[in-house]
Amino acid sequence: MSEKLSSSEALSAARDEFVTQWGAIGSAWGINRTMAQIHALLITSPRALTTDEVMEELKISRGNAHGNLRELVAWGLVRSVVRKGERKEYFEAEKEVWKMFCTIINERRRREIKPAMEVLAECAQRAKGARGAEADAFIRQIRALGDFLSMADNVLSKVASSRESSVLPLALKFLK
Amino acid sequence: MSEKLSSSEALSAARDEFVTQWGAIGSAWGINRTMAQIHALLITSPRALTTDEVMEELKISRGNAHGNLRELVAWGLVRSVVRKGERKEYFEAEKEVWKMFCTIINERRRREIKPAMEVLAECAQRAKGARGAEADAFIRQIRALGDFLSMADNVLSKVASSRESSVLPLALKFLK
DNA sequence: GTTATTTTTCATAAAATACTGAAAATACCA
DNA sequence: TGGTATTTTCAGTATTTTATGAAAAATAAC
Repeated sequence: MSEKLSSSEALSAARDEFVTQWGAIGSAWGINRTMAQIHALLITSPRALTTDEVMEELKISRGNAHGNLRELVAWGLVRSVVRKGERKEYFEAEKEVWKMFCTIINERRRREIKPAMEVLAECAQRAKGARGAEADAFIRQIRALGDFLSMADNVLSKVASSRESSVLPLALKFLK
Repeated sequence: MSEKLSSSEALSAARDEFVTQWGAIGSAWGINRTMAQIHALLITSPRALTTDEVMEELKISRGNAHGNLRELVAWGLVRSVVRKGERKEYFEAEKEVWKMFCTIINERRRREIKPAMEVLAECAQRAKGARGAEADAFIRQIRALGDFLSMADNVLSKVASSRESSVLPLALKFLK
């Protein structure tokens, strides 16, 4: 046992490690573990994979693989490709990190920030009818939250539509 | 029914709405619903509250209230205060939005970004033994992810330790 | 020390979420 | 039209997360 690993064994061990650990990290980030694993698998795969290959690699059911692949496609992190003359659907991930980042930012803006802003607007509206010091404080607090989110959303939208090369040097320079 | 609400009724209705909805938003953000509700309650409360008051307001059990209050304290979003001459523990939230934001950023850096960086470093290490084009691609991908996270962590740490007034105008100006 | 109040812990219950396996639907081909 | 490969759906099950409530521990007052 414990012979020195061959080069390709070392690679696939490292890759398995990455897939497993990325799944765990995903959980901590509030992302479905399996979805994170599939994503890890795809961004480190030299070629597009089929549902069956994903099932095989991760030892998961068809339904599970299918659903999570669809989710990844819905997020825009993975696209399905059809090879001419073949009927199987292949999946490949966007590998460029900055693009991945922008996609995630935009999806989270859409799914998380926007609804929160709507809720705050709604609450501010409702509170209009109230008078007094306590009501004023409440309204101010809600408004502060709303203004912050709106600002953050704005910044994120700008960042997510920039090229990496134009944002990072700037960020690092000015945040000395 | 459906008489016009008095001012204070309007306020507490708006506040209930906020607490409920903020809980829902929290879920979408991957945060325990009850924890988000308690937080919403505290940031809109004109005074510090006891565990029993939180239980009463949200109709939740002592264990639930207790655990989630502890979590909020662990996050640094809520602090417990003891009033002299009283033995009860009171809880109050940081209300200033920018401070809240910085606290959350730093906690997420610590809990989410750091571990991910460690995982990537570990994987990069392991992959060292592998040779060939595929191995090179893997190593490059892992490194790209690591570099990105490290950079993001850096930017966030700078942002989270700035004053609001010094960051926002800058961000908005340069991200035109 | 005894009692009263408040906090903490923990086993269990309930709810939410994710996964499986198999059937149904769809697309393609001869 | 029937046959085969592939994708999609979904009811049932398993797992994980969150909440409960009661009991134990800690703390303060007497």
